Amino acid sequence: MPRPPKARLRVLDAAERIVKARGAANLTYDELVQESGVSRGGITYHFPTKDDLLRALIARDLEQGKRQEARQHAGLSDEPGAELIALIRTWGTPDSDRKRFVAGMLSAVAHDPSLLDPVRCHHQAECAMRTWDDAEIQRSVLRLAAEGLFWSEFFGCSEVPAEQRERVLLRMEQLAREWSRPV
Amino acid sequence: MPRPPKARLRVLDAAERIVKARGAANLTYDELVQESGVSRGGITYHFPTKDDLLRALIARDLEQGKRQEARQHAGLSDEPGAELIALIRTWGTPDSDRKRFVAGMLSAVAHDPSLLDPVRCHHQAECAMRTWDDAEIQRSVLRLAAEGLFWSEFFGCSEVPAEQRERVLLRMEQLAREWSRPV
DNA sequence: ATTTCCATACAGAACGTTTTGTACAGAAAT
DNA sequence: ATTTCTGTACAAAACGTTCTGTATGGAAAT
Repeated sequence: MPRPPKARLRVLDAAERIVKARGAANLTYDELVQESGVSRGGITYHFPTKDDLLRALIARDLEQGKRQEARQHAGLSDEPGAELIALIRTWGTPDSDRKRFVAGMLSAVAHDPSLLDPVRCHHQAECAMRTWDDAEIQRSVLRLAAEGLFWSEFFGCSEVPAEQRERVLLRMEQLAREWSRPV
Repeated sequence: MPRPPKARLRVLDAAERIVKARGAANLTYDELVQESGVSRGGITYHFPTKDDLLRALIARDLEQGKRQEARQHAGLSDEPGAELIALIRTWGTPDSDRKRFVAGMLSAVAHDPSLLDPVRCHHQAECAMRTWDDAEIQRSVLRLAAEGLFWSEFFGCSEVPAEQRERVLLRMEQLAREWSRPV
């Protein structure tokens, strides 16, 4: 039995730090050696190509995203629309680790969209589970708005000025409750 | 008076084509030479650095975006929320040139966010003109949703399956009318 | 009117940097 | 003995920028 590879984890963690701080475009082997403390050879041993490293990064993020989702799901209140409100709050949080990671991976994803294939798979499975009645259609407008808020703020071209941000979020949460009320 | 430079336009047009087709990440001088028919020297004469070229591309897109906006504004119906509905339809159009350009510039913008400074300027001026009453807060939810739809579809991680897309758009337009009705 | 001069507009090659992938010899741990 | 990793070195390519050369059109000088 091979011993558990420590270096692999150190490399992944270092890569994630670099991506969050300076974006995947500036993720080079030299930086990675310095940040992780793992030698060039060690990095290549675990991740033969850079593509492998990026895919491993995304896979890990997807996994821990699913775990967090499950944990969050368990602690949700019974209030109608609680799940949707949690989503809104997630994207509405000004400065989360998750958002920094997504933003950092942007250049890599723009260069090679197939990196997102695993994410797409997980996402579609989730969407297919929903029953698309009129109420769900309405709720998906809020889902889209939450995602739109994230990107609009990321690009700094927000539709919403900073001082109105909170009002918009509150209104979205209120709508989420209204549109999730059982008939 | 300097004579009109032809090459500059050819370079810009070619760059825009490349960005739309394969993204700014694949916008290299070699490709640009081949696509524009202008030599490397000619390109660097008009655009000393690649940064200059990208900024010129964005500036031109912003200008013609403003023109199209003005043209569209003139032809809008008097129906309440007509402007907002036009915005929704713009981002909701499955395959527009404008959207391809924005998407193509993604990698460049991710690498250097300051590229968007002119866009930000124009955008903020527009937002500041709005009166942020409760109705406007609601409408901005729809603005965010329109943008969210675009990015969610671009990444292929859409919150909305293709067969429900139209229903969501219709509901958004309906909400735009409701929330724009004069009291 | 001819010549001189100079800025503009491009062509084309060359250069230097950066980065990735690969190889390999061996140490260290299990 | 096998897996895990270090350390170094190098090939190969990609890419942005710089450099030198050339053509042209018009202003200025004569």
